[in-house]
Amino acid sequence: MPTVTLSPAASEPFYKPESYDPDTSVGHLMKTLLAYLSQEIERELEPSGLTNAQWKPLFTLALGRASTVAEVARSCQLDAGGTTRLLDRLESKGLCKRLRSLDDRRVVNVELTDAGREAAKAVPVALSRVQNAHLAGFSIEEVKLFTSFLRRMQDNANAIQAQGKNHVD
Amino acid sequence: MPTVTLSPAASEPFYKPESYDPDTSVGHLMKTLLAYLSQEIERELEPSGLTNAQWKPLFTLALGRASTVAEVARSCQLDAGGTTRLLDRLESKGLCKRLRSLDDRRVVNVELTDAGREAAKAVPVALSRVQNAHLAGFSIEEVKLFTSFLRRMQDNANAIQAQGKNHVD
DNA sequence: AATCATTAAATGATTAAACAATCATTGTCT
DNA sequence: AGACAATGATTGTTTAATCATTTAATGATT
Repeated sequence: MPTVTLSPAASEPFYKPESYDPDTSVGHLMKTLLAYLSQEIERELEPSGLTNAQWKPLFTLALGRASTVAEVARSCQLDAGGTTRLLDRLESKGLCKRLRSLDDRRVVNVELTDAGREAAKAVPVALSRVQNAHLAGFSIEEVKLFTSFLRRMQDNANAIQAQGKNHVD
Repeated sequence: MPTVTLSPAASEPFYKPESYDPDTSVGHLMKTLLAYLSQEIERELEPSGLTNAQWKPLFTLALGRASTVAEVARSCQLDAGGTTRLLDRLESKGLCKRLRSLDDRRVVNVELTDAGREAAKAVPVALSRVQNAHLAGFSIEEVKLFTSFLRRMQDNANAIQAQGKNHVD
């Protein structure tokens, strides 16, 4: 078969079932790496009382990118139910409070407390520090190249998703 | 403590707290990417009744890289307690069985059933297919370069870990 | 106005990861 | 042999993600 189709990995598949070793795959590498990253992030954020799952909702609220439960869920790509319970924990730590909206009484507005805003300040510091530390020895060009690889994989993922649900335009 | 230490990211930090945007960081990219990957893997493995958390223990058993609960835990980098419960679920699906060892009665040997061995066959096929699909458009050299970036970050992570617990040789 | 679909939030259930504590067994040391 | 540490497996608890269901409120349609 000669000609060039642009189907996924048509050229030459990188991984082959016969010789597949989970421990050397990019998936495995990313997974263990993310475990290390979240461990370190949690260590850095411990003084603020934030876990790795909590910093993003909190930071999103601090940036003003979300102000309701549904917006937090969307911008953090979380389940609505999970978001409710996550906000329960943030609220019980005194980092945020929820107020039923008067305009639309289905909506619950979420606001940071002073303590919440204080905790949010630590987030970008911790995230920058941890990720920079894990990129030690990388040139800026290498980080950019690395990032572009990740983006290309994301684009492929989106294409696969779109194709998966054989959408009828 | 004077001169040039090889501290992480001594040269020039890539991320800066003032301008930090979570959504563009390598951590975030890897996290969402992994979510896509595991979603697709789970889709592919659905006929085998395996979840994304279950294929590795099962495949490790199939490869003979583990034959006891503790070995599964170690080779999958899992918590011992979590491993017990994960094997509970595999066993209730009829994919493995556990037998108290006679040599060392603390040990529980884990064996795959016929159904388990059958399910294991699907694993490398699914993992290769999904990862290759997400690497569509990558040349082999690019995948290798990408992998080397991940390995370098891993090495940094290990160094950070070792330094974190200020170990007394 | 009554009906219906949609949206927002919360709740319940399952799977999972991480941590501590427990218990039985084994190995070591004196 | 007896005390003690180490190991293997399990269980309990908390946090979390995902899915389904429920309830209330809103918007649109007839």
